[in-house]
Amino acid sequence: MPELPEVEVSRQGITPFVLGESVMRVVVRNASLRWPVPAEIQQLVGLTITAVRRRAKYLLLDTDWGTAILHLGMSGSLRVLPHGTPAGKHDHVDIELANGKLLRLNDPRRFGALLWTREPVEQHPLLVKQGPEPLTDDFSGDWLYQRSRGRKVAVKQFIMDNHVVVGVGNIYANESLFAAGIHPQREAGRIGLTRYRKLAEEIKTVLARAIEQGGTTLRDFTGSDGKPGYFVQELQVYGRTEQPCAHCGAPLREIRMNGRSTVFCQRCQR
DNA sequence: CGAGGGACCTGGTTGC
DNA sequence: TGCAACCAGGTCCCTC
Repeated sequence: MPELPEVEVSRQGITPFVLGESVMRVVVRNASLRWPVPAEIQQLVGLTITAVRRRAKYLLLDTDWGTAILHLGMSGSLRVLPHGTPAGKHDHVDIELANGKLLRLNDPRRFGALLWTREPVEQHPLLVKQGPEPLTDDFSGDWLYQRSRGRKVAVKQFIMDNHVVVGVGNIYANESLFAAGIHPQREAGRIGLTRYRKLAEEIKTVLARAIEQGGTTLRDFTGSDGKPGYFVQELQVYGRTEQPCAHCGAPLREIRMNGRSTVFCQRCQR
């Protein structure tokens, strides 16, 4: 499910229920996620959650003793539910809180992760090499331009590389390239500064708008309150193969890049 | 170092 | 109706 907007929507959704609460119990029904959920996750018990942060597509639950690192993979989602709510299939972990709520991780494909670290979380191997956050001033067209010199990869793969910028997954890569009028197969190293400035702006705009709309629900993504995201109604290219381009009316084309479906307008994107 | 592809999983949809 | 093939929002890790 989740690209950056969906993770941010999840973060915002769980924060009121989780922030400042102490953990009563951690129930791990199935530890075999992308990496095994470590036994040390039980160190959460008795600790108070002092912050709920997001870095890239990782959610971070901070305490005074360590940080839980949560990733939703392709199919993960979080719900806030009352204690005692019966667990269904793929409900792998519950974090039970003192306020009578529990934070439940459901993840059919189990590409997600739940880890525990006592190091400063920014230094964790999974986070240390991540690129800038797209919605901050650390990320700009100048940065894209500079990082792309000499790179032969297609621009779509380039902006989906988490070392370049985090949080741009397949949907929003397609959308922001359309908005910027850039062909997804264009060589990253052959795009000029002006066009990269436009692309960076469109990435920011698309992601921010998707967060406002509660993310994109394609199949089963819901926020932590169970509501779907409405950005799907604003998608211009993703999932609209053969439908007319919103700008010129030509049918949108779909190709496969790196195994990912890529939709674009042959006329508007160069 | 960069590029490319396989690997990890389940479930829904499509097509014979 | 049954079953196989393919597809899906991510990203690590291995080769060349």
